[in-house]
Amino acid sequence: MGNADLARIFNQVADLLEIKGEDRFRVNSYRNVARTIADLEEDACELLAAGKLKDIRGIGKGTLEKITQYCREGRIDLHAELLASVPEGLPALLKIPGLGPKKVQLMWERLNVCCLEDLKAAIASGALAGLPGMGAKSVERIRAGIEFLERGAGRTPLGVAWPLAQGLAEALKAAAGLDRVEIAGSLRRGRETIGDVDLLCASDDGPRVIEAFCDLPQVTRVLARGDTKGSVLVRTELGTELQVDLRVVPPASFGAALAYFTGSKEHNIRLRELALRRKWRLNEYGLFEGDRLIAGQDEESIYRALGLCFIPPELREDRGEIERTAELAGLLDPADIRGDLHVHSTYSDGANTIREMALAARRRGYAYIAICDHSRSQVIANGMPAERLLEQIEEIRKVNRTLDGITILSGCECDILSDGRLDFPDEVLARCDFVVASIHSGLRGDRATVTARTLRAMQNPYVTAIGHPTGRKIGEREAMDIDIEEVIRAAARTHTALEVNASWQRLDLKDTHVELARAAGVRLTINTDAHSAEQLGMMEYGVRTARRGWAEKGSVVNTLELDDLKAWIAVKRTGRQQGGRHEE
DNA sequence: GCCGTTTTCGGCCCGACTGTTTTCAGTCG
Repeated sequence: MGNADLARIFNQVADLLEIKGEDRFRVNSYRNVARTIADLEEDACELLAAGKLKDIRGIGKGTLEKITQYCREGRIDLHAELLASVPEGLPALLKIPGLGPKKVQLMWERLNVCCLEDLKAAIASGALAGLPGMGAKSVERIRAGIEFLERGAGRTPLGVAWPLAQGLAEALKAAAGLDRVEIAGSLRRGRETIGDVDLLCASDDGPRVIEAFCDLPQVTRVLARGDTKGSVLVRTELGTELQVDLRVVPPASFGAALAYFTGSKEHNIRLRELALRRKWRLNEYGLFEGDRLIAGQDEESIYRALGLCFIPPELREDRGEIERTAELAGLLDPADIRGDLHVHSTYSDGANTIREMALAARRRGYAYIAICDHSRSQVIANGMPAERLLEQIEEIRKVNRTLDGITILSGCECDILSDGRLDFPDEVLARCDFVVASIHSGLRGDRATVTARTLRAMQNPYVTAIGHPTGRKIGEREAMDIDIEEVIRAAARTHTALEVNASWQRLDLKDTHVELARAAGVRLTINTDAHSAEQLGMMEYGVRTARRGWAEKGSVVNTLELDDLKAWIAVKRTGRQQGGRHEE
């Protein structure tokens, strides 16, 4: 039950209708419904009960009836009928590159292919090659597609794909003598994982650029090679394969192409609709009135011509950005970050000393850094007993005296114990400038337990922030079953910041939770949780995640200058002294 | 199925590449 389940059902309806050869606009409409429901912040059935669901764009009369049935009976007739008329394993075949609804339908009708195993058998027996429109190359492409999927080539984390794409862009620039190669697609939008990499460059000699691209040493296989478009596979540091597409466009069209290939697809459709209303046409070559180019050299000119201000790539998800452009002015900028408030040193499991971390932070232009090493319970991470934390505070004081241009704050990452108590006593926490409280154990506890643990920790006056609040590790483990809305309300009440952990394995809070927190007036702290000086560079992933959640400079505490940051931290501590008004 | 400043019907985003097609359909992004 719930939005995720409902979205899954509508997606499956779309898949099944597509295989049955239904009108593609009707199919699209169901996909749109699925996406809209998956993005909802509130439970669809609660919205329905409150009469608010019908006002949401993309949800019409028919869908409303289906959702009503779902909320009442837990099922949808259309979905059940479709499942009964089409083999269950068929929609999964659509995931295979090179296979679309038409071919899947053909295989089902002519060869009774109902699942992946049937398809493999049909390839092996040569039956597949006997179908009309199915030559040797098509069969080989499908076979390779199955292999690709089975190698586990799923989505690639942002922090793996971004440096890889930058490396490719630089290599292509050098190999083809180009001034500009841009990363587009979901990678430019800063999504936490990406399916493939899209690169874009401007040149009047497409074939030559595509040739240079396909010949890059990183390329392990060429999938397609045209005059303006090439598609290759490269190997990632995780050992997986990643598809990289390159498009070459004329310089006059560069902005239009960048917008087009940055997406999202849904955002682009909204832009095209705006163009159509003015009887214009928008494609990857520009914005046109008849044959006359109105805009296209840069993205800004296109947004301006459509009556919009520039929408940053991170927000191009059709989650209201077209209508909410007035809110864009205060959006957090990477340059706003003044420090990193959660990094580790050799006092626990970090690779670099306090001094080395501070110097690296200074090189990044920061004004401050908070050393937050693990507390005693994190034995596996060389967690510190209280005495060692006090020694560390002394050392930080000494190092601070020897350094100009950066201030080191004494912090700790204090474990939240199983009952919500903290791993250091209050009198020790009081000696710290900044306290991140995190859950590292019992992550599979039930919703009530993990939520209560977090809430209890927030009530402590010395807890400045909650670290990685949901505990997820992307592609590795699910988030805790925690009531994030309750955590957000408590954070607002107790003057506690919530962390956006910038490590690409975490990115937690995630974008939609950032938006909830911002709306509730909760302050965020974007920290790298760096375990080495090099990892301070992960800050950009956290900033982009926060931007995807509409975070403004004013809602992020580590954009404050040091004195203002100290004053902000003091509010919670002194509030308690003045009568415990933060106590529950 | 959804939607409306060309409105309650008739549209719905648009182009590149591939393969098997002899003029285009299917797939993809």
